[in-house]
Amino acid sequence: MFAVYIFVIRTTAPIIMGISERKEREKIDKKQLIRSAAMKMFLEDGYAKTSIRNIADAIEYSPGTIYLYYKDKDELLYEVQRDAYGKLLEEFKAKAKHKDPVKRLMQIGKTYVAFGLANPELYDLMFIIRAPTNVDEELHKDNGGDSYFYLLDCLQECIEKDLLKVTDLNLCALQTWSVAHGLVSLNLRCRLKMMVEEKDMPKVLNDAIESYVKLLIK
Amino acid sequence: MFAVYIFVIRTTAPIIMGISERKEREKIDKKQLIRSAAMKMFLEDGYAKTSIRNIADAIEYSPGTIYLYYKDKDELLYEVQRDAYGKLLEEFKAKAKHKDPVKRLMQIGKTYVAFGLANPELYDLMFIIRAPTNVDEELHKDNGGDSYFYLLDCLQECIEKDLLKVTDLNLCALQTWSVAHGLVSLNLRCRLKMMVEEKDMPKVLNDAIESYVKLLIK
DNA sequence: GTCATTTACTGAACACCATTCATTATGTTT
DNA sequence: AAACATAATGAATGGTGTTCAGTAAATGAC
Repeated sequence: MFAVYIFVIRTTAPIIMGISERKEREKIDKKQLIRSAAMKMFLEDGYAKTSIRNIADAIEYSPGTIYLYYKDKDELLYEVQRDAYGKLLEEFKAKAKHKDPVKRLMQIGKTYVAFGLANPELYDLMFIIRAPTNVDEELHKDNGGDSYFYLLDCLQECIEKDLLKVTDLNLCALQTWSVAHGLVSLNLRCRLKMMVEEKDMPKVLNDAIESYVKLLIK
Repeated sequence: MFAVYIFVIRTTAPIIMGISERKEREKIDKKQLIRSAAMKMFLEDGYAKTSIRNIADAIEYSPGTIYLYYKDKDELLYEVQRDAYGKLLEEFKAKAKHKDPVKRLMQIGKTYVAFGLANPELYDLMFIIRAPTNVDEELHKDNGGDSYFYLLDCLQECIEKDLLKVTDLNLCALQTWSVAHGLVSLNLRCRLKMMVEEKDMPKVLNDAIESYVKLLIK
């Protein structure tokens, strides 16, 4: 009985597996197709103005098909967000790699703010937009953690070498992220228009984060 | 000709003015009725989930009526926001009135963060939500300025008395607001769940803003 | 090679939404 | 009392997210 079972697997498995593997790949491809079309349209027109129908039209499938790959519009957003978090981490790895942790901290801050200014719609998607359906959203717990750990590592090194005026790692990370996020998100919501002219925005925000990091270091 | 004109005004004016004044008052009353119903429902169910129909139902008018008083859902949001900004200023006036400008600055920061924690939906309405229709929104230019000036006044006094490590008033105000807004808005978007437990949130955020103000002072 | 089964997809249907506008009802003026 | 102005209606328009019975194609078993 056992031997027969093995026999069956050995003869049919290669054919079955080859096809099911291809199908698996095609499924992933289609998920990516949907996700990249969605990302493109979210960035161009904003999340709210992008409908499932629009996305379906763009990839030339029916609306129903999207629901075969994503539970709802929210889940699609979350997976698009995950892609976006990767981009920020890439940016950090590319532009914040100074050996001196304090200088790296400064680079991280400036890179973050510049990223938010350069990709407003993307930033919105990542940190500001709330999916209407699931108000609870436990999902963000691990999402985007990698880029946060990049900051955390840097700060830890700073603190270990006793270069900062703050010694509590978590408090320091929270505070630093808050300054950067605050600057970017207040700008994105046009709350700085009353104080800063549009053309001066990059310089002003850059100065603000620079000033903050300088406050932080001994 | 001129005299006759005056005569006409003098006889008819009182009657006309009395009625039109009452009508004016009724109009304002109805606007307020709509606005306060909208505010209540925005806070209870969130902006996105509150429909014009729901609001109309709640005040027992037809949906069309709301459009006689507000151009669209966005305009209603803006006017509700204006009401909300007033609340924050009230909070400042009540809880941040220490004579010592540095201590007052600390009070302002803590009050702001506590306000955001205590009124998450209201805070959302004021600073985070974007009205879907008008992406441009020049409107925020003067909206909510009063509470910002409260901070600005305090910082100016601090700087004049040379109590801070930063001397640029606008930069300092921007930075301070950003820390506070960053803390509140990251929390509201569940981005701190990975680092801080829900029950510790008030203390952690309070510590973070306190630590920041301490960095700022000489 | 044929037939049953699984799989992928469709698109109409459902229950909402914001907004508009011809129509009706009410109050005011002459 | 008739003419007018104002306030309110609610059905209609054109959208939305989501579901699901039905279809067509690919696959597996014989």
